[in-house]
Amino acid sequence: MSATIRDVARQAGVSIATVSRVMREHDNVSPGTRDRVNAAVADLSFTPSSLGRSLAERRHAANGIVFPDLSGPYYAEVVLGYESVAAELGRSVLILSTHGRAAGPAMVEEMAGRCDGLVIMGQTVPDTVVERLARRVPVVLLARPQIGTVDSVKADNVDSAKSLIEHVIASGDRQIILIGDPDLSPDVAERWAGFEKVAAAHPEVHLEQRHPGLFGERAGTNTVREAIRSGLPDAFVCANDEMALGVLSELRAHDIDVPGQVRVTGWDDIMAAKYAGLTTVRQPMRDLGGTAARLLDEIITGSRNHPRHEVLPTELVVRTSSGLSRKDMR
Amino acid sequence: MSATIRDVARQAGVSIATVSRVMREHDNVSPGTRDRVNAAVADLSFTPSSLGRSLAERRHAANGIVFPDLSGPYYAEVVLGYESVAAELGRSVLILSTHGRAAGPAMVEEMAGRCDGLVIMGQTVPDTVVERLARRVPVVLLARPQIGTVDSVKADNVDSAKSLIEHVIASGDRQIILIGDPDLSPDVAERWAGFEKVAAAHPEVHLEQRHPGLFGERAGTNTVREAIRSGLPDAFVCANDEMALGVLSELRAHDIDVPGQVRVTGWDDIMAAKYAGLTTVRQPMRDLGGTAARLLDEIITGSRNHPRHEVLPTELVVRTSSGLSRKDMR
DNA sequence: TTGAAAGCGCTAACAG
DNA sequence: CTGTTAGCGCTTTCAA
Repeated sequence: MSATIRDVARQAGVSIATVSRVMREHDNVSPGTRDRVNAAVADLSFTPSSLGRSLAERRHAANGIVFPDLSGPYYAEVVLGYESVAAELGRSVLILSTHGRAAGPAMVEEMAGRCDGLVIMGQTVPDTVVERLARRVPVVLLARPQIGTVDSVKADNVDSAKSLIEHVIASGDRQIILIGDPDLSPDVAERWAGFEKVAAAHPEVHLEQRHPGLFGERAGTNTVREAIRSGLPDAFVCANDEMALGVLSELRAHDIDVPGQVRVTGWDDIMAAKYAGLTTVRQPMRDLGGTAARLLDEIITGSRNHPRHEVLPTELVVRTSSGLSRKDMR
Repeated sequence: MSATIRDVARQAGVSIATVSRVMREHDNVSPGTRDRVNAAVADLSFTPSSLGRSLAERRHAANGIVFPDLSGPYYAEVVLGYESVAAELGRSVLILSTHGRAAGPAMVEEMAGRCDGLVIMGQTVPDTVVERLARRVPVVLLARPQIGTVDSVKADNVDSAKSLIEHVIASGDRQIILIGDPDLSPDVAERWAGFEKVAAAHPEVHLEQRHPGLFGERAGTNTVREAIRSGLPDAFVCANDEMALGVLSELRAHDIDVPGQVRVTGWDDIMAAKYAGLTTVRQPMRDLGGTAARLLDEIITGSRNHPRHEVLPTELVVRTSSGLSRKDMR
């Protein structure tokens, strides 16, 4: 067992209150006493128990982030952006992936008890749970629509959705398949809405939604297989890059030329997008996490008391050639 | 302030011990009492303080993972694999990126005080710090050479390094540039050693190391620029996929054909590798994290007391065509 | 400048 | 089956 404040006090011949003062760097301690305490601290290699300290101070000096699933670069980047800023602000970082588990809400509640505030990402828990949590601790919503006056951060979906679909339409595409499930992601719902709005002004354009129920490469490959039977569209517009990559890879497997026969777009601009020559919308993933961390800190420290809702800009990235090879897509 | 165990006890007309029993699901509580307590719990929406509980139980029910830097898919995948298993084992997960900060060791020590054990990845802190930490709490080393009897998990580097270099040599390459800094990563050091061993049996082959000092795409592009001046090799063998992608992209920018004029290989098999047609070595990134989580849990729960050192297999992935487009590599 | 003492919220003997 | 009580390790008045 490691040394406690009492061991140090005994060895230095002072009271625990004095040891506490020295550890907290209160200046009302005489230099001589301070030195003796520090010597004892070093000798016993004493580290204050964060548990004891937190209990007495009634704060954790930690905060958490909850995200739905861990697969794919998008969540990873966001979480890492969050960690980076939170660590800078001197707070430990707890992470939790609900992963569609039924126990998700319970796990989040548990986590809420371990930190001074938390960031809730996307569709991890129902609104009712968010509301309950927000009553207990400061909460920031990330990539999720506003709930009451809870702070939120998100990337712009609508403007870029419009730019993207306008680009696709301007390229001459009329039959367009949208791949992605709006029910599983508020971001996707907004993007689809942006598309529909633009399409409404183009009667010759037809958008058709496909909801594969997942967001990985497989969602793309599956959809292409179906489309090959029912008839290829002019373009596959995907809710994220991974699906788009799946689409590309399946099209290649069938010797269908991109963008000659059909166009493909993604969303996020993950690293692979560049190498696949994928047209997409760049999201500031790191910044999303970092901004959430900062907003949360502001609430926790009380440096701000009116709610904020940040919308970070996105950018259409048009790439003209596909870099996919048709072989060796294992 | 939220309700405490005393509030519940008062409202239910019982002692705090009884409330504790109900919460812990001890069965020596009469049904009637249990119901009254549960009613009070619900009424006050009482959640036991994890702090109080941890202090009394002398355990955190949390463990941590430390990694060097967050950039790139490799660390992200490992961390996520770790989270997944740790959560399954009912432990909260703390993450910390030392990020080359001078305060790194102090931050890790701080974190050690918040959890029941931790995983230390790669070159995050010096050996002396690891030894001190290991004396305080259970530790598992991840992708880092053994230190004393501390548990460790790593991917096989040597065997795959041999397969890879043999593949390159068999393809006819003689002048080979290795890109990556062995001092910054134990994994890289092992891979380079594996290469050298094989090369020793091939006097006609010449390996030349380049240490760019970082591990991102830029490391690759920079090295190619230098090599173009000093003379192109037959192959660039890179310590990870990101560097290799940087190499590919810079070669393309100079209209140098891959693999016609020069061959490029990576390591890790990140998602982009497939779409860039990159030959590489697949590492079980998720599994590395997951295995570390399991080993750590075994030590913490005391279900094992002799040290273990796991080496997970890797796999050479040969891809024959590059999918890189020469345009639009923004 | 220092110490005594009362918590922070909970668990776990030990008694009854 | 239930209550009393003594901690877990620290911070922080309040006195001295």
